[in-house]
Amino acid sequence: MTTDSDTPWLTDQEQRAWRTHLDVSRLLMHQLERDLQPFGLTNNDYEILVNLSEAEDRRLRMSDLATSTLQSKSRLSHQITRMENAGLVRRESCESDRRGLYAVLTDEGWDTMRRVAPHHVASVRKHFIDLFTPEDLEALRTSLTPVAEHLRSKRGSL
Amino acid sequence: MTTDSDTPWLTDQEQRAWRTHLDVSRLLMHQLERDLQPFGLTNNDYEILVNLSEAEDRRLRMSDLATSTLQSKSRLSHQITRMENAGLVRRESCESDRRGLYAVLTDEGWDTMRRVAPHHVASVRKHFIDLFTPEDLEALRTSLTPVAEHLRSKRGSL
DNA sequence: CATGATTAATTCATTATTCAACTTTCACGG
DNA sequence: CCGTGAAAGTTGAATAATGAATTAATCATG
Repeated sequence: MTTDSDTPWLTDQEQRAWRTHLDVSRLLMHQLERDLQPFGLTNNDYEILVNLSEAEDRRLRMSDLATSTLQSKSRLSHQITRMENAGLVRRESCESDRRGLYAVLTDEGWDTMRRVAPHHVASVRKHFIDLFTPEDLEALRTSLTPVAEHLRSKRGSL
Repeated sequence: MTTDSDTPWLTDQEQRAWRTHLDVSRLLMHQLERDLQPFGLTNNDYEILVNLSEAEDRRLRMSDLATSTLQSKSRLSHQITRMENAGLVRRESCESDRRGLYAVLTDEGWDTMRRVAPHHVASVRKHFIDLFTPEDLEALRTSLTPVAEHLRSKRGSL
């Protein structure tokens, strides 16, 4: 690590920006979770459903799903087990690589997705998207993109 | 809830902004957690330390601490128990309201804070602050502030 | 000044996450 | 081919988070 003497403290502006970002992240996740609760889904459940429903044949390899949802393999494995028990997803083995498994969206999972998605979108709009002007949203995306890239490049095995 | 027919789907721009925000939140928290790990602290630990070290007499009521860290009372209670076992914090009873308790920073907690803070600040700079121009950071803060307010106003008891 | 409602905080049970250890399969250099 | 190392995934134990129920003190008011 660097020695501390050459690290400037955060200015007031910086502190406020940082705190605000933190607060928004956390409050937003909480709110989305609340809004999903009536449908018996968590944010994590929902994200899995999104990824699978957008995928070819509504199926993805466990590894790929772990990567795209930014979860550890272990966590994903448990998560899929729970969703399997809930009937939303099933595991199917992979012919081309016998180590591998697919997570596949069941019909019930697909139906759930179609039913819940509009409400979730409404929630995202209400608590995030619609609170920006289109220009601000675009500016947000533009300035956040390099941060995402930076972080993706640094992330280890999770 | 609103019926679904009147909720417009997210545009491409919106989707990208939204996904980017999500990714940054998660990746960032992960990275900060990693950077804190060598010092034996979690993000949660650190935030408690910050709040206490900035407070009058380095102490706060459990409720206030829960509010300012956006955690449930239950979760905070567990968190403080762990930190108490780690010697960073202690509980002290409150004279003016005998239901109440203070969480108080111990000397060890204070020392830990002084030792770790520069590294954490460096980490926040490296992975977030310094990746924006000052103008972008200010724009970020400005556009995120109403979102934070909106969400704070809606949050229930956690 | 009694009592019903509220607030502060914890506890207990359930569920989720983490981390390391493990199994199976694949890839490929000798 | 054979063996060694890496990759895909799971498992299990330990730790953390959640939510409902609980205890205890305070507040408000008739």
